[in-house]
Amino acid sequence: MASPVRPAKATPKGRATDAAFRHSARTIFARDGYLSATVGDIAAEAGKSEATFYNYYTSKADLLGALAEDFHAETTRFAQRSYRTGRAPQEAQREAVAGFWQTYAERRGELIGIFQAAMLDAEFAGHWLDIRARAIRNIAREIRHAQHRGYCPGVDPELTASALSAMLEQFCYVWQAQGGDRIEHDFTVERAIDTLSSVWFHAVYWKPSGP
Amino acid sequence: MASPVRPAKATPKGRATDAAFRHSARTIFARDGYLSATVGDIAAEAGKSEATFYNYYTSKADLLGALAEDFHAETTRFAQRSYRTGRAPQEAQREAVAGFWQTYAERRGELIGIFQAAMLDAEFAGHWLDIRARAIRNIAREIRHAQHRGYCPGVDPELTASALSAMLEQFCYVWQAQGGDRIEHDFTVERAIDTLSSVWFHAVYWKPSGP
Amino acid sequence: MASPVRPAKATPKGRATDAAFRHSARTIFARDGYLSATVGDIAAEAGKSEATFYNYYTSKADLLGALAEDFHAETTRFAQRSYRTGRAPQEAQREAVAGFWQTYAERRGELIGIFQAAMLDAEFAGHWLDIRARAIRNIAREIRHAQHRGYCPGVDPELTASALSAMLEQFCYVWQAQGGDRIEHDFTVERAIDTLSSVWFHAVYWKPSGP
Amino acid sequence: MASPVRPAKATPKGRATDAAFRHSARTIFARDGYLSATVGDIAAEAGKSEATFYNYYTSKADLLGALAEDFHAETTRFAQRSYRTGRAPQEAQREAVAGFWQTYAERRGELIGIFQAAMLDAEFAGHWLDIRARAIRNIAREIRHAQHRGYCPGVDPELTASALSAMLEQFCYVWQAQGGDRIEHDFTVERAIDTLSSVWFHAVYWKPSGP
DNA sequence: TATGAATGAGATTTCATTCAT
DNA sequence: GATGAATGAAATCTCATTCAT
Repeated sequence: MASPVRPAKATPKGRATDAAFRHSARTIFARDGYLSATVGDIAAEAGKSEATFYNYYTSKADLLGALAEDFHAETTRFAQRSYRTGRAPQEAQREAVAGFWQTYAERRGELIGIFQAAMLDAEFAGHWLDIRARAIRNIAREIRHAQHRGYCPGVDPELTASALSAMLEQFCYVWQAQGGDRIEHDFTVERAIDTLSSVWFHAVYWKPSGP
Repeated sequence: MASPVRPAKATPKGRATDAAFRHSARTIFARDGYLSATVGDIAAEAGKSEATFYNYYTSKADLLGALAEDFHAETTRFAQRSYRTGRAPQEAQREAVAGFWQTYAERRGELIGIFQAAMLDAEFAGHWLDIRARAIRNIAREIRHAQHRGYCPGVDPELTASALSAMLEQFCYVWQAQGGDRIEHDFTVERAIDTLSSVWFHAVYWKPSGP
Repeated sequence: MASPVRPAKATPKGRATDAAFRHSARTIFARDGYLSATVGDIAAEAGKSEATFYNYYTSKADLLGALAEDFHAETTRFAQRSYRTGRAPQEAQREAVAGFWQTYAERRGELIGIFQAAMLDAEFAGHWLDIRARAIRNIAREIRHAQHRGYCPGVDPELTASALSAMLEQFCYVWQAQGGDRIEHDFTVERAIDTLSSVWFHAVYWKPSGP
Repeated sequence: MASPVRPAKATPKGRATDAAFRHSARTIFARDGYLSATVGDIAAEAGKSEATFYNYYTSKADLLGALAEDFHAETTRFAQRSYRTGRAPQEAQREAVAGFWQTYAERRGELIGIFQAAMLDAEFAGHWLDIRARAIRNIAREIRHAQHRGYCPGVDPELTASALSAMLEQFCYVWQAQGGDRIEHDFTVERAIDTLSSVWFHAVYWKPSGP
């Protein structure tokens, strides 16, 4: 988070080292969590010295910030693509949910890092809340749209969006980072996405029953 | 977590000191988070020395474990009461949601502590998952019950329960511990509980439309 | 410099440890200089661990600040005494010079520390300049007094005081901290004080030569 | 100080780079002091890389040594010129004082560097004491000369020279490097030089009063 | 029961310096 | 001649925890 400008390293070797640090950090964060991870761990995993780390990032938080920027850039790109197509709402939703799950799976390291850092560091928490806020506004817009077509009259679009977003996030965290709820269950990704989509869909696309 | 046996202190003075540490810890956890809190902070807030702290608990995690046990005992009592009464499902749900929100508000310190500790410490994560599992099983039972009456055919009761539980938990965390999502919104507790109840209700109590 | 309040340690043992740190610091500063000294050195010389050091002072600079306060308190006491007595100016001066030399000899450690710290740290430099300023104002007053009796007409009292003060300070530093100028010379303290007194006296107590 | 031989770089470009480092060092030393300055700072100010620095100097101390040599060469030239002319002592002195002040102003960077290095490094201290010693011997010769003409009988020429030299040096340091004493005063360079000259003159050119 | 004092262990960070290109 | 990359070494500081009183 220290440097808003983050100039790319000049040489291929430098860029390779930078990539090694990012990759190492994602591995370590995913394995040990952000808080337990030390700069020493990350450097060792990357096969570099601690001092070298500080030639690339000013701190562990700085590196996480860089990962968060990457993540944010990607999800932004994804979200813009996601809601464009003219599909039926249920399908569009399922795709959005699946996309989030997928991103989470691929970016486990940074997500664990970001969540944990947000618990410790108010500045980081702010960052993360900003990212969420954008997603929530998009969801709220969809809900308003549905309301114009007679669905879910009376519900608060923003809070509903916030709740659905919270569900998505926490469910993915529990099942992907924490190893899942301790219930007797035959978990599959397919079913998980079905479940999230179903809750989401029925939470929005209902109409008041007859007279 | 260290001592499975936790004998109550013998004297009134000792019990008062113990209570002071617990109260202090809840305050500090709520203010600074569990991870940032130091034994020194907790002792200072309790008006005792750090050394005294170790006469009562073997570590910060031990104290959190004690708080978690208290919390668990109370929520268990609460849950047993909650589902007994023969009210309409929507009302029963709203009450359950309101109860969780309320408990969260009253126990902010330990809940923040437990969440954060669960992120760092596998043992703690296990504890928390066990507590959640019990709640999830109760919710899943309700969903099965609804399915017998023709609602939400085909959905996975356990995963749906897990998702709703995740929503509840994370929504409360965001709005009570993190200060809320950064959306333009006129938040009230009433509306928050309405929103959660509505999502929950419509996620379960729907029937397939059409002939 | 960190804590304006510096409460004395509660027990005799604590006070002894504190004294040990101060004594150790003076020894180390006098031997290695302030800048070369590490907290580790100081702690080792005091026979304590580094961690213990930080139970007493927040940093090396903090300890130096405490020494500076002690020093300041003593010199203030000394200065108030020095100018009271109704002696001949030459004698009074000689005593003042001797007093400074003596203080310097006794407080070599802190003085070296203060000088060096003043070179690095603007805050410290400010402290030291304040202490000097007080001394300079006293000297300037004496010069004005002399001028009223017809001595050294036309000279600038403040700048002259500043110059004499600079001489005193630097001469003591060179001969007491740096081992003296590399000139062939049979140095004695007596002669050193004579010399400083003589310069000082003749710089002030001259009258314009006759017509 | 590492390389007794310091061969000039072969090419014009090399000499330009060398000059850039020296200039940069003087700027940085004057601004941050020698001790706070890092090789990185100096290289950055010179617009070169740190690695390049080490193609020219073996260390920061080595560069300071080179600057000290330059300085020494120049002051030696100056000093030889200064005392030749057959002026009245008072004028000659004033010129010497003014010359020192002037040199100090022009060479602020290296002088701050040399002073600070002398505080840390015994070898450097030796260098500086050697330079001073030469100046002091010259002053002492002048004092002896004055004594032959009946002035200041009985004073120790070497110590007096040492004291006057200390005054000059420290006064210049305080007013040019540290921003001056914190006294209410309308400082001008003219008055400063007047003051130093006056102290110096009267310290030497007095004769015992009365019969 | 309470606590002042003490410490080991470890993490962060800086910086001078080397080396291959 | 110039430099990007890499590192060893060291200093600072924090904190959980123990122990004697």
